[in-house]
Amino acid sequence: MKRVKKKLFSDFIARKGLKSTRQRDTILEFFLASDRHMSIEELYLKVRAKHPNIGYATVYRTLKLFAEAGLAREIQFGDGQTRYEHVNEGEHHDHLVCTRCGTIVEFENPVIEKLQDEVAKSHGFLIETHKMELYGLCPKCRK
Amino acid sequence: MKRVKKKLFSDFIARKGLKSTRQRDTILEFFLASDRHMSIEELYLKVRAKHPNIGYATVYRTLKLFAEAGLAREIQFGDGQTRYEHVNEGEHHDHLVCTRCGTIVEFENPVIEKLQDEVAKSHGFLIETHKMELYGLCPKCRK
DNA sequence: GATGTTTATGAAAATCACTTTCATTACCAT
DNA sequence: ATGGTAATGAAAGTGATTTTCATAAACATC
Repeated sequence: MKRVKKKLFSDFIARKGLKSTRQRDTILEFFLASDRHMSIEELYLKVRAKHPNIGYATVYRTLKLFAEAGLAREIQFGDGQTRYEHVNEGEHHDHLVCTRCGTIVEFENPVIEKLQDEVAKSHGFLIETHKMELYGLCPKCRK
Repeated sequence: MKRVKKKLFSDFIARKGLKSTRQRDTILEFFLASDRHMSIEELYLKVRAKHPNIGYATVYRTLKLFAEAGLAREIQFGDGQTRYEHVNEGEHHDHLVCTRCGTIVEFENPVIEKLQDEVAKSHGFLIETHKMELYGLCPKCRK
C-alpha cells in the first residue's frame, strides 16, 4: 500500500516536472504512517520531532501536493482546522465525529449515496462531490 | 414568525440576565429580514447601510447570541466564511451548493435521515446533529 | 428622575490558521 | 562540475474572526 502511494507520488512529481526532495520524501513517510485524519499542524509537529529542520510551510505545501497527486484529500470538520485524509482508489467514505473526544469513524453507505443523487437530480443539480458528517457521542463517551 | 423569534430572543436575554439594546434589536430585525444564509460580513454590510454606527464586533457577538438562543445556526461551506442560517423549530435541512455561482438550495429527506440514524447506531454512536452538503453545478450553471 | 452597578458597544489590537514572499539551497539534465 | 529551475525556511502578509479596553447604555434601586 505504502509502496503504491509512493509510486503514485513520484509519478506525479515526474509528470509535473517537479523535483524529488528529501523533505517531500520525509513528509510522505510520516503522512503514510499517520492516522487517517491529520491537520497540517499535527503532521508538522510529528515531522519536526525527528526533523527539526523542516518548516511548517514545506509541510503545508507538500500536503497540497499530495492532494493534487490524488493521495490525500482536504476535509473540514468545522473546527477551524483543515485536515488531510488518505485517499484510496475508488473509495469514498463519510464520517462519524465524536463531539466529546474527537474520534472519527469512517463509513460508507451506497443507499444514501444513491438517494443523494436522486435529490440532486430532482433539483437539476449535477453533483461533483458531497460531504456528510454525523456528529454525536461515540460508544466510549456515552459511557 | 418574526414575532415568535423576537420573543424567543427577548426571553433568552431575560433568562440570561443580559440587556436589551437598540443594536441587538436592529441586528435581529435585519437578520430576520435576510436571506437564509448570511455571513457576518454580509449582515454587517446590510446593517451598516442604515446604521453606520453599529460595529462589526457587535454584529459578530449578536449573531453568536442568536445561535445560543436557538434562532440561528452556524454553518460552514468550506469557503472560509462562517454563515448563519435561520432555525425553525423542529426543522432540519441539508444543502445543495453550486460550486460555480454559490447558490444554495435547501432540501429535506427523511429516508436519508433514517439511514443516517441506522449507520450511527451500528457504530454505537448517539447522534446529536449532522451535516450533509452536495456540491455541484446548479441548473443555470450547467447551461 | 438621579444613581450605582453591570453589561454592551465600537475602535483598535490581537489571534489563528493558513498563504505568500524572497533570499538561499538543492535538484538534476547536461 | 555547472547552469537553470524548482524547493525550502524564516518571516511577513492575509482574511476572518476574536478579544481588549475605555466609554456608553441599560436596568434596577433609591
